[in-house]
Amino acid sequence: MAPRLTTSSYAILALLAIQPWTAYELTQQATRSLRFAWPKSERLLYSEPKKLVDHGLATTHDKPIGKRTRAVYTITGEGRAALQAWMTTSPEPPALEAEALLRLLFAENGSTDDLISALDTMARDAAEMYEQVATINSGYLDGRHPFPERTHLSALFATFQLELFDLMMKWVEYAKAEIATWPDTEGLGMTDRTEAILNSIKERQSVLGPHETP
Amino acid sequence: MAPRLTTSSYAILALLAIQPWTAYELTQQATRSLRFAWPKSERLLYSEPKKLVDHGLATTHDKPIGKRTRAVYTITGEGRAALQAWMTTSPEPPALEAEALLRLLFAENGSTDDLISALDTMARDAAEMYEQVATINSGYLDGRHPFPERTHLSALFATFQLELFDLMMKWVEYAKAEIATWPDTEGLGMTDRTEAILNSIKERQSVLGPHETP
DNA sequence: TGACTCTACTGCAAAGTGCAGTATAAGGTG
DNA sequence: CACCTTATACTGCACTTTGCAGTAGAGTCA
Repeated sequence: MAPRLTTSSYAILALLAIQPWTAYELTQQATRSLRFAWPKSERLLYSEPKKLVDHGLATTHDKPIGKRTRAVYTITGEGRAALQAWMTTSPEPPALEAEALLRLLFAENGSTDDLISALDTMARDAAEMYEQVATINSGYLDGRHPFPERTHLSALFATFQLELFDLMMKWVEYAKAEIATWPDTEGLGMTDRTEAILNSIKERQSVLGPHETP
Repeated sequence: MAPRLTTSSYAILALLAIQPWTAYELTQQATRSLRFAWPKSERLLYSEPKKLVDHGLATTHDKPIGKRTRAVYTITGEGRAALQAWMTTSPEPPALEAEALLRLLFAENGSTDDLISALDTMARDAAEMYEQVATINSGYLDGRHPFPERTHLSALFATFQLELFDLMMKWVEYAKAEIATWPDTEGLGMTDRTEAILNSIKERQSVLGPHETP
């Protein structure tokens, strides 16, 4: 029996709905475009198209490249139907995995310098991801989108990614300013500032304050 | 040979650094406090403390509860040393998994209603998580923190969580307003609004505009 | 033309998840 | 107070996913 279809299977199926690809092209495309919405290992991405074939949602034909032959995957009618059906189902809640935040929660076991460098790493990662997304999307203005008819989707998605990375960078700045007032990482408990933070939470006010739009 | 220590192992080890717990208490505590920084299955959380014992980072002693006996895990000196060493290492980049964003990227395979309801689900999930975090943290003002000396860490972490959930809700509103101008999900490409979005990305301006702080 | 390096994968062990199953404990009912 | 139900506290197992090492052809250059 073929392994069951997962969300990752539908992600690959949706790529096949755009055009036929080889397994390698699929992994490249998935890594580039899905990295920030559905991050999966290259290894998995290679296996998924085979599973789609087992389920009859895609077919392969061999295309000769040089001396060897490469499998090109094409979506079937059944595949398109399965994809449309999936689009009507309800998505799982978003989940964030952030090791730097773990370091904050357990900061008492290290120095303030350890904590600050963990947060700096997170901010640098966010800045790098911001640059990548901003650069690629700016290119779309010069017609560099591989599928121009899909630009409206990519651009709207990009707004989320950039707001998220921006939030991470701004929050790290805020957190570092707060931590700078700590004599140490442990045993502070309810400081005046902590009380102020908790009050702003109770009043549902943003601690980062208003965005400036430059 | 004992399986190697993962980031999840250190997360559990850090909980043991607070106080000794039974495996069940550890899973409860980890699910509650780590859910939004390091989301892991209950099943894994049950296995980790055993691994810590295999590595000599924790010990167990049996505590009789009713007619049965329950293992209480305690961190060792080696465990504290390992934890401190881990605190100095560099955290992995943050990763967000959001199925609703997948639906946006591949929205062409469904109706605008499908897309909007996927985004609504995401906003509802974010609102729910916001409520949970806000409620728990407001309680800390009335001395409801189980480890009062750790309040400064929980509160700072909470600011990130709330800003994140707030961003998700605000962005969904923005995205829905944009999608409302689409006649359909597919083939729109570079609309005037898409061009405006891409220009604001190029200029590095927030599309959500300034936060209001109520 | 052999020696590298890059592209394009596959196999495998180990990490992590989901779910069904189980045994004790606790709480209510006639 | 025996009986039934529900909640607590797990474990086993099959399956999913990851990381990494290995490999075979393709391009590149002295």
